[in-house]
Amino acid sequence: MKENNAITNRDVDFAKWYTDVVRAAHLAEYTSVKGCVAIEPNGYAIWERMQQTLDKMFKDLGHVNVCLPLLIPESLLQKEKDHVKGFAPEVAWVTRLGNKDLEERLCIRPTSETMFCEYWKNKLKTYRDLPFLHNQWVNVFRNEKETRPFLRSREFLWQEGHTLHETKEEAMQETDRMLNVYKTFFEEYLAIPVISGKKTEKEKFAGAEYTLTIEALMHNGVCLQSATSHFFGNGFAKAFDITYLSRENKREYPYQTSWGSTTRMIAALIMVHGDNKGLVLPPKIAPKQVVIIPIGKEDSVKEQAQFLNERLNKIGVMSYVDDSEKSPGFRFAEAEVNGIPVRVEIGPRDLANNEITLARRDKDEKITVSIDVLEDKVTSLLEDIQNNLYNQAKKRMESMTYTAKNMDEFKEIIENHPGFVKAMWCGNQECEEKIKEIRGCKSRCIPEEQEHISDTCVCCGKEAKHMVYWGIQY
RNA sequence: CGGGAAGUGGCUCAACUUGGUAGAGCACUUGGUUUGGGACCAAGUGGUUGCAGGUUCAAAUCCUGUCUUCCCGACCA
Repeated sequence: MKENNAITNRDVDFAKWYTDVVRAAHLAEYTSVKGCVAIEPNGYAIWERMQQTLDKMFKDLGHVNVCLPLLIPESLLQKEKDHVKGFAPEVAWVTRLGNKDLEERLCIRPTSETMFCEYWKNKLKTYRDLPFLHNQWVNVFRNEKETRPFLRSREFLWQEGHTLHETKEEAMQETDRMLNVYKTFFEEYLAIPVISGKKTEKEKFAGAEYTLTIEALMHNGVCLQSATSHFFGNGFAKAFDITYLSRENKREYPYQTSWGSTTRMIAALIMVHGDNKGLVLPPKIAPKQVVIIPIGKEDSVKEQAQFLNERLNKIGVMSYVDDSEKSPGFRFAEAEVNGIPVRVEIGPRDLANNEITLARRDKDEKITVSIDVLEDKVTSLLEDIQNNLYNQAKKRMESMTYTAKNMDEFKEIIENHPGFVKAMWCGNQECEEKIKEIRGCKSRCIPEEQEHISDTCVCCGKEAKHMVYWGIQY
């Protein structure tokens, strides 16, 4: 077998394999600006599928889309002091417009809490206005030091939801329900199992009262913070002096949340499902679900391929015909590197028998079926692939989840076969710092469903407060 | 941002040590023959060596700076 765009073996060099897949599947190209990639049609199509799906989920819950400015004045960013402390080191500043130096510099948004606060301040009058359920699909910029396409870029695309509520309870519920939207999206559409829970004080979002997170496990045992949902209390409202008149005709501060997911989800797709042949896409998120490849140059075969395509399109399957001049082997390989879930092959031999050959991307399996059952077979195959990818990933995540009762066990796991480590924690930040010395291992989250692993903190041996998931993260 | 490595047609690399203004394979184009796992033959197109400066009669080659990429740390979605 000859390979043109050779992909490094995943088990030999995971990092190189990752960037090889990004390039070979034409998801993104580097540009001359550090940390800013050109997202190519294949990559952007995946992002659009993610957008369509999530956007519908948000709107079904009553959220509406808006678009706020890219530039934020320094004074606005500085109003909430934890927030500015968290973000100031990584923002880019505009200090000059045209040939005029600015009196006040403007930062390129790293996130938009502050802009939403300014926007809301004048808009909110009465409790009758609440809740505000806003979302925006935009790009943001953060000056990351080490950059990698999709995984960590300086400019990235995301959605940021920002909401404002009358009561604390309602805002907390919102924080919860949006995390569940992400969880559902990951498990049902991306076929990526996740763990969820609360971030520790040390790991929470700058300015938040608490942060909820979903965490996924990559094929190499490294964790990925995949989406977060924050509860702000009324800290920002106070800092920005956002008030409304309550039912009792009193001035009150509303309660706020925000939640976000980014193009990093594309990185998760690659690193959870991808293999040595390239990308593997779950059918529910694949922009192209089925490729039909006619073999030979007989017109009857080509016509049949077009007809099959029409039949699939008619039942809502996103299929296309690849009748380029390339050899069949080339077209098979290309469909594989691009992660197309199902491939339909049709040649003179098939046509003579009134048959087609079906190949699935997630397994090395080819079957030959009657042309008459095309719709049924493709539909069930897509469903089966979606389930198989999820189950496969779930099994892997479970097999890579360990428990540790003391630091020796903890070290042994992280150093030899990384994954999620469940361990008890006293709640003290010093222990988090100490654990971080083991290959940069951090707390991932405190899950809602607590298990009792031991009575004492894995690190200091004092009384344990929580069971925490730990791991090496991207 | 610290430590290390690397930048030569779209890709992988050669020429650099010992300066004399670039070469191969793949890709691409055209014609022909092919088509059930990355086809074959033939003829072509494409670079002045990441960028800027310096040394020199002469720089891909030596020197300085800078940008980008990769690896290891610190930071983060």
